[in-house]
Amino acid sequence: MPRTLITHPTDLTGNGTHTREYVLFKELKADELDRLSSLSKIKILSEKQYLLSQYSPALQVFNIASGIALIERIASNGDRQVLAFIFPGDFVGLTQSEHFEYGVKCITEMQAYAFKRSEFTALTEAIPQLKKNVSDIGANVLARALDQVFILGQKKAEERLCFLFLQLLERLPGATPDYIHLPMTRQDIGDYLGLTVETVSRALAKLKKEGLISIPSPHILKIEDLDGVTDLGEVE
Amino acid sequence: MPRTLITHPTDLTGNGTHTREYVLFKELKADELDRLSSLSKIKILSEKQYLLSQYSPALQVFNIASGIALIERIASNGDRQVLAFIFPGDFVGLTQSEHFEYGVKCITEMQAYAFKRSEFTALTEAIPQLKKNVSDIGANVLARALDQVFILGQKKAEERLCFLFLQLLERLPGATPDYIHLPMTRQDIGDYLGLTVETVSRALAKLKKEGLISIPSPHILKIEDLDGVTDLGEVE
DNA sequence: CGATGCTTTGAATCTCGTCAAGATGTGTGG
DNA sequence: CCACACATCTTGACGAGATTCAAAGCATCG
Repeated sequence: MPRTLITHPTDLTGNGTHTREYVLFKELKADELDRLSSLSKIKILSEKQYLLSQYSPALQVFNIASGIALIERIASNGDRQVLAFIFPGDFVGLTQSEHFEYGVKCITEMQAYAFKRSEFTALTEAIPQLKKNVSDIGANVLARALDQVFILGQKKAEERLCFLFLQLLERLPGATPDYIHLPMTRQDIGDYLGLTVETVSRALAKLKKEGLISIPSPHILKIEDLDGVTDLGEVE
Repeated sequence: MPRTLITHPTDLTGNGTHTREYVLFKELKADELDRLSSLSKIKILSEKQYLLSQYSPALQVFNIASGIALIERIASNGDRQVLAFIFPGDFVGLTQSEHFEYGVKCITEMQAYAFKRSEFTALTEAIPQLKKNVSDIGANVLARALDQVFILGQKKAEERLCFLFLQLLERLPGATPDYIHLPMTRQDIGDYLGLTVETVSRALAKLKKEGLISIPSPHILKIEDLDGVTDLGEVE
């Protein structure tokens, strides 16, 4: 059982510049953090492993300590939609249903704090601030899902990519316009943005040709024209 | 001030077959309903009016008593995404932010109960069951948004239409496979499914030709092959 | 019954997907 | 450290699906 919980993702990354408003631990007092801590078990996973599996019983909830993952839904015909990328500090697994309707797959090695769902829910009742945080996180998740609906419904390939870049800038620890390490594959990106790998690759090439970005190596991205990228990718 | 609140949409439609699990009033006691009722003001709107406007201050929340509406988000360039259709019994307007990020536009004439957001939130704290209902509704809204992400990311025009048909069957009061009255325009459908009006029209024609549906008049839909429609439109 | 708005259909164009090949990276064992 | 194998990424040619622009058919409502 861990003695201390990491209370802020910046503690992990050493990056103090990111503002993370939707965090499980927000404004909790020391004793409340202790109670949370005492209920958590750390879980360590390597890349490509599943933190939780679609259709498995929803018995646990998780708070990501380190690493990057994605949330995916796979249909019976094999169609795969990536619903979100998740980052340190994110909270996943809370659902009203008995089983998870999605899987969470690690993109990198990962450390996460696991809570028994029942215990976590009980604690949520005992600590109003925690309950509020969970509800804020839920609202934030919804807001991002609606953004995704918007770009999938309205935008073209290049615009969708720019949308992703902006999200990464905001949420990926350590990301700056000069250097974004893309931990996910082109396939992951495609499945997130509703595109094929080939289209992702071509759209990247086009953005590069237009001088908006450069790609020193396949998983390193530099934004050359942030205003241009923002124009294409922003949701309103 | 209204004396009684309608406690279930079936009270309105006279249709007792629809199961509405995510309803604001669920399992509230008589005195709790009274308190809710005493805070509500009925609001009557005609078609094309806005129950609430994008970017306006989020001072009220609403429970739909009768009528049909849609939730839309309009970008500065005029792109419009319909985020959802809403029906009697639905609850809209609760957000964490100061302003609404979306508008709610009536498709038909509408009656809705309006609550001051502050008063509603206070009541939510006083009545745990009400708070639970609100949170269940939120979870349901998220689940539907994720379905929409999946559809927009993975499916073709005809499949998207079938997805809509199934949703209408489930949620539109009075809808049966033999007779679905489509209250929205082709434009609304297109903006919901990420398609143009023309594509909607053509996809409908194709589904008709394939014998899956028939369209006796532009706003009346009959599902001829429910299994076929289900195969195309279901989310997993 | 005529006017207006909505819906359908047609033709050209464009974007994206599919299939296929080649290039680049990554990881492994020698 | 190199060589090889496998996975990932890129690029090309082609085709399918969706959009655009334009015009014609239908509803609906005064």
